[in-house]
Amino acid sequence: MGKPAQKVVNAEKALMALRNHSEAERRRRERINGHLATLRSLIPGTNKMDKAALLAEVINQVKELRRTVAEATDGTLVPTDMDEVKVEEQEDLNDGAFISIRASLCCDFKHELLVDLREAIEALPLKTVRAEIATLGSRMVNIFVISGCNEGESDEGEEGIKLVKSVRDALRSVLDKFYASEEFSSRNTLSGKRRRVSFFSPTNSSSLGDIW
Amino acid sequence: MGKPAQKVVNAEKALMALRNHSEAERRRRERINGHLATLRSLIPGTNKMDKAALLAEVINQVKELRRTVAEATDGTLVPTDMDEVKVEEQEDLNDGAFISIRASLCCDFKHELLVDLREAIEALPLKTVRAEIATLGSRMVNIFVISGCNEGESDEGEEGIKLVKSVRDALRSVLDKFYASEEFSSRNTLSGKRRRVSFFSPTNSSSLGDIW
DNA sequence: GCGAACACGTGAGGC
DNA sequence: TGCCTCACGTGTTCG
Repeated sequence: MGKPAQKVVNAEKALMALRNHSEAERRRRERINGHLATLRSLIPGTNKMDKAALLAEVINQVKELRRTVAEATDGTLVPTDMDEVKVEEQEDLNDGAFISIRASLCCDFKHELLVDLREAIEALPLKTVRAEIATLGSRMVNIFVISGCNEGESDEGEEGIKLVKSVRDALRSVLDKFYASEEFSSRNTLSGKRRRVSFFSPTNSSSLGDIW
Repeated sequence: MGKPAQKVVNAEKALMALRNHSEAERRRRERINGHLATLRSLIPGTNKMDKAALLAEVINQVKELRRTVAEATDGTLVPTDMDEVKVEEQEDLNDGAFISIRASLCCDFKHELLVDLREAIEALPLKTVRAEIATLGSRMVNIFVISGCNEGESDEGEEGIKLVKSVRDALRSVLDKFYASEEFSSRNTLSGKRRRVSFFSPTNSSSLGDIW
């Protein structure tokens, strides 16, 4: 151990550290309580509730709002709580020469994911005929209708099946990359209830141009 | 002060009190953290956020859901954030003999308030022709169409005006009673933004029978 | 070793 | 008085 003077310096440092600590903790509390205050102001009737009751009310609000949205948007394009990749070949009106594929991806709404998704779609040797995106809370669902000319390498739907598969793989790899970066936080195992949803109906969701 | 033995007893009591205290505090923490956990499970993508970030996300969710609801329910009956009593005489198709009144009450959704409201309406010397209630979050809006025969005591719309006034007073007293019991928690002074709402349009809101 | 985030126990104040 | 909620400072752990 050092000289007495050194001891004093050490003691001062220790005190400073303690001060920093308690101040940081104070700031942390302020952040949290600030958010709680915001929630209070956001939800009427919670003015004189304690923290626990407030949070309970918040939970109710979120659930209730989701129910309301689910009812109100019934019959429109709405993302569900479950991740999903769906790719299927479209019934094609004019036979043979072109194939058309409808692909949908439902997942968390993240900007990076959107970027990756666009890249993946553009990398495909196909033309995007229609693209639609709808978000709800932190979730999103993307629908693509993409088509390409059937180059007749093989008869029947052989070519179509291969394309469907490649599109599906592309979407899945986008999703997988995202979850790899997110450490895959056990979404699919829990998340009990699913919402009824009708995918293929006229929508009032935002156009792609607004977001991309 | 008492004998030494008494001192020991007091010390034991104090220790017990302290124990109780810390245990109660522990339970309180558990309640709060439990609610935070359910919020985490409710909102995807918040798994590895700290408390403050989680709450921030919750706030966003609530705002976002409300926006969504506001868009989706456009043109339907939706309660606003502002308390309101509106009573007006209806244009009456068949002249004279009957008067028809449309009354609406927008306020917090409370069961007791609903009971009082029904009593108030039933106490009126009028017949309820139509009643409709819509809730959103913790808010509700009630619409009544009530009518009575014009007993011809005075000419012109004199009678109608008196009836409108009595209905308005009835609704207001219901609201006042409620806020008196709630200590009037400064709702009307703040609550900045109002939502656009169209009151008089076809609705898909729940029928009265479901709640009354 | 620091900064950040958390749980903990304790003192203060409100019915 | 006893019970409850809250804010505070502290000990601890993790990156």
